[in-house]
Amino acid sequence: MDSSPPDLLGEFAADRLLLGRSSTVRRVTDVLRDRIAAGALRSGTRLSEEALGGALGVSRNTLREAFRVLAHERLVVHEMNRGVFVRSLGPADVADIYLTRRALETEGVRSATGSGRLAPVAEAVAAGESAARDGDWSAVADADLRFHRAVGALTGSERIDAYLAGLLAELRLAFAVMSDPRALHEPFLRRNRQIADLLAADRSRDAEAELVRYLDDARELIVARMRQDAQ
Amino acid sequence: MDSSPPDLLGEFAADRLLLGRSSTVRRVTDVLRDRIAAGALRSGTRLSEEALGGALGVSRNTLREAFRVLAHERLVVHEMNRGVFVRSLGPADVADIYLTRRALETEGVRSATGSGRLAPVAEAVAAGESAARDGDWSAVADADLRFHRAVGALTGSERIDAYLAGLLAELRLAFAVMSDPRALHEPFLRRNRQIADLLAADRSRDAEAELVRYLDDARELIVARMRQDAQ
DNA sequence: CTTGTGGAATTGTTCAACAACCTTCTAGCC
DNA sequence: GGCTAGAAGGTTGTTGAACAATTCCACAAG
Repeated sequence: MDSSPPDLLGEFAADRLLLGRSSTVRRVTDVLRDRIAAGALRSGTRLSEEALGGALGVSRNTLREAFRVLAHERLVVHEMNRGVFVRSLGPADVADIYLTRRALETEGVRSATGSGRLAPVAEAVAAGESAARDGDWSAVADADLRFHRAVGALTGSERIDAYLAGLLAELRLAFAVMSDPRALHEPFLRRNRQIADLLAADRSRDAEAELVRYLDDARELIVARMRQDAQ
Repeated sequence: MDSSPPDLLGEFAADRLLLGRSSTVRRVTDVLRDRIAAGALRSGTRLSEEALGGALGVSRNTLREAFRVLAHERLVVHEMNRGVFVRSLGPADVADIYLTRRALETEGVRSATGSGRLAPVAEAVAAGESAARDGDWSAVADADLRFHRAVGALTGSERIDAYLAGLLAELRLAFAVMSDPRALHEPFLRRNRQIADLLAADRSRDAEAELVRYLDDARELIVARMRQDAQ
């Protein structure tokens, strides 16, 4: 091993996390998180320990460990002696999420000046436009979330990225119960492009102002749609 | 019950969370979190399931549920097949925490204009100054964290408050292993006061600039002290 | 229509067991 | 001596069963 070039050793070290066998709890958590994000588990659904454990082929104790993680991620709600339920977002939650996104994403825009790390941002914008041409609105939604996560990642902060990923996962709870994804995502494709262009032109001040407007408008649209769908 | 004034019913509804009996997992999580914050469990300590479970009088399964929560809060590190360890913060972690604090706390300052919610901020400043007069540097540290959490709370966002609380809990991991708390906290008492005064004078622009300087300076001081203590 | 009451179902927690894994020590080899 | 392989012991990962406590639901009684 001593004769290997240091580059290769570094790559293997990076792979270590990937190939580390994962625990059952981890896999169960991932499966449930994906199912919730995909809308396969509707908001309010109760996740019975016995039924779910039987379906997934894991014990109640293992499942309960996974529930603790998902509850901390706010994707499920744990009610004492009653069980865990898929979270359902209210207008107040959506408003809170957008407020928090503003804090994190504007910090990303502010710290973008001069850094050559704009590639993921541009890539997400292009992916969204491409998906829109294909009429694949689910892919548009994915690209939109990827765009905003990339903006937050401009801070270079591991924690900001983790928080933002969690917030966007929560938002999927709201998207999952709403109809007409096109009306929800199409208007913002152009604005993502605009923000990306402003960043590329090193006009972070303008990009921040536009981002704030974007987030306020998106919040208004979603809250309005939620109140409308609620009837 | 129909004859009760609506005010009373509202108050009882608010009390509902308070009187809810707590689970064993919840109590264990709280105990461990407090012990870690107080420095009673040093960084790097392995938390043996059998030993800790025996000491606390809870089963391994219950303890493992608590571990999942603490790991998600980044207060412990869970290493597969090796156990959980009290987290130890490196300089990179501290830098990341301060970067994230900047995003959240400056948002608080920006949204403070005109709001009459400055009372908790002023209270924390006064508490810090009072504790400093008594030479109680542990209480000064408490008041300092309370001040910054109050600044974040100016956003009115539940999530920002939760994130900030988590970040400050993490920071205690670094404080716990450092000597001379006075040198660590005293220089910042005056600056907390200054920020609070700027907010009270509705000069949020200046308060934000000062807060950014504050956080950068604090980060530098702590990272320097960490490298120094590490030898 | 509200208030008890009983029973079924579910959660909260513990315990015991076993496989898988990590760490350490020992023995043997060059 | 220094290094490698392998055995031994201890710890974690996961399961299944058990029981108390609690919630939920239906139904009877006032």
